[in-house]
Amino acid sequence: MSAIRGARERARDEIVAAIKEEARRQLARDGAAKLSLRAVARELGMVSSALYRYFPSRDELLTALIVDAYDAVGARAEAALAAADPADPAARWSAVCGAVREWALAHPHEYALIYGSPVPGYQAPEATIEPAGRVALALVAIARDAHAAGRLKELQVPPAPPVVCTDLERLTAEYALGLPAPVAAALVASWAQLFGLIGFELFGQFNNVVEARDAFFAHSVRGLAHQIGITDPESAPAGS
Amino acid sequence: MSAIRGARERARDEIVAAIKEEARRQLARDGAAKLSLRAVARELGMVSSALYRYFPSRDELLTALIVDAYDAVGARAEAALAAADPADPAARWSAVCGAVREWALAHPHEYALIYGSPVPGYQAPEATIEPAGRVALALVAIARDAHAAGRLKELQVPPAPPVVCTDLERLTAEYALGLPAPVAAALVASWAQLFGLIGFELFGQFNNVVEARDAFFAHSVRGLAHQIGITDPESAPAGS
DNA sequence: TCTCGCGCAAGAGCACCGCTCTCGTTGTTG
DNA sequence: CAACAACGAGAGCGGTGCTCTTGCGCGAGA
Repeated sequence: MSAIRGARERARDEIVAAIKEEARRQLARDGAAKLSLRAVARELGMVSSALYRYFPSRDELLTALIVDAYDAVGARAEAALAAADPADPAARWSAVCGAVREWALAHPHEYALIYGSPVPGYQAPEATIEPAGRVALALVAIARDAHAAGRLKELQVPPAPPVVCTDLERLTAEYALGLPAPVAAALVASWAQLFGLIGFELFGQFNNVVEARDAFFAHSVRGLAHQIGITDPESAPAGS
Repeated sequence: MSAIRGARERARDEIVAAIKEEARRQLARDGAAKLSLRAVARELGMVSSALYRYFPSRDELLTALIVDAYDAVGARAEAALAAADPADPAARWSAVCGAVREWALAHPHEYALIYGSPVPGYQAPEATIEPAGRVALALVAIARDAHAAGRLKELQVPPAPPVVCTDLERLTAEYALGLPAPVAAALVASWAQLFGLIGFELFGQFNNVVEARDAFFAHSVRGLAHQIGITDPESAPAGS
C-alpha cells in the first residue's frame, strides 16, 4: 500500500483533485462565502452527499483551498526570490513583495481567503501554519543574506524595547534566522505592513485615494526595505 | 412631519435601532457570515418577513452595520486624538494608532467586517466612504499639525517618483490637507501599514511569532511615525 | 477464479437560510 | 369618517450544509 497503490486509491486522488479544482474555480468567481458544496457536486455531475466521502465538511474543503493558496503565493514569492540578483538585497525585496502583490491581484478571492477575515469559526488548523510561513521565510532569507553580506545599514528607528527583543530572540533562535533582534522586529513589522498595503489596495480602501497603484506600491515597498536597513544601491553610499 | 413626528415614525426608528442592536450582537458573537435575518427576527419576536419592512435585504443590514463600525472606530480615533497632548506629535500618533488597535481587539468581527475581506459582491455603497475616512483624517490631522509646527523631520527614504507625487498632490489639494506630496505618500503608506499590523495580530498571523503584542505594536507604530517624519521627543533634538 | 466485503453514489430527508407574495389589521391623514 | 399606507403574520419557493439508509459494483483475498 505504499509504492504501487490500487486503482481505487488513484481514482480517489483524482476525484479529490477535481473537487478542489472546481471549488477553486467557484471560489475565484464568487468568493469564499458563496462556495457551495452542492454547486461543486452539481458541476461535477455527482450528488451532494457523495462529496462528503472526500471532504467531511465545507470547512474542510475551504481549509484545503487555504493550504493550496498559501502554497501558491509562497511558491510565487520563492520563485521571485530565486530569479532576483542575489547580490542586490533591494531588488530581491522588491521582487518578492511585487510577486506577492501580483498574485494577490490575480487571485483576489484566494488572497481574501488567507489574508482577509478568517471565514467561519476561524481556527488555523495546524496544517496551514507551515505553508503560511513560506512568504515570511522568503523575506527572512533576504534579510539574512543581506546581513551576512554586511549590506544591512544600521537601523534609524529607536531601538526595540527589551520585551520585544527577547520575543524576537526566541523566534530567531527557534528558526535559526541569524538576525539581530532589532532587525527581526523591523522585519516582522514590514512583513505585516506589506500585507496592509496589498490588502488596502485589493479591498478598495485606496479607491479615490491612490490611483497610481503600481508606482505607489513600489515606492512604499522601498520604504519597507529601508525600514529593515536595505537601501537602494543608487541611493546608498557604497563605501561608508 | 418634521418637528413632532407621529408615533409610527418614532416606533420605526426604535425598531430599526433594535434590529441593528440585535444584529450587532449576533455579529460580535458569530461573525458576519453567520448573521441571519431569521435569527435576528426570531430574537426580536417577529417573523422574518417583517424585517424586510426595515431593511430591504441582508446586505443592506450589513451595510448599516459597516457604517456604524466605521463611525465607532472613527470616533475612538478622534477621541484619542483630542485627548492627546497637541504639542507632541509622536504621542498623538501613538494614541490614535493604539485606540484603533484597541477597538479592533474589542470588536474583532466588526473590524473584520470593515477592514477584512469585503463580504459578498463587495461594493462600497457610497454611504460608507465618508465614515471610512475618519481614521485616516485623524492621522492626517496629526501630520498636518506637526508639519505646520515645523515638527516634521526631513524624510529619510528615497523621494517618491513623480507619478506618485502628482497623485498625492491631487489628493492633498482635494481635501486641503496642507501636506507636501512626499509626506502624504508616506502617510498613506503608514495608514495602510497600520491596518496590516492590526489585521495580522487579529487574524492570527502573529500566533507563535509575536507574543509581546502590546510592546511590539507600540514599537512598530513608532516606526510608522518615524516614516512620516514624526520622532519621539526624547530621541529628537529639541532645538535644531 | 470466485466470492465476499468495503467503498461508493444515490436519494430522501432535516433544519435552516434569503427572499417574495398575499392577506388581514391598524395607525395616519385628508 | 373614510381612504390610504404602513405594518405583522403566514405560507411558500428555491437554495444551503449535512445525515442516514440503501443498494450496487469493483478490488482484494481465499
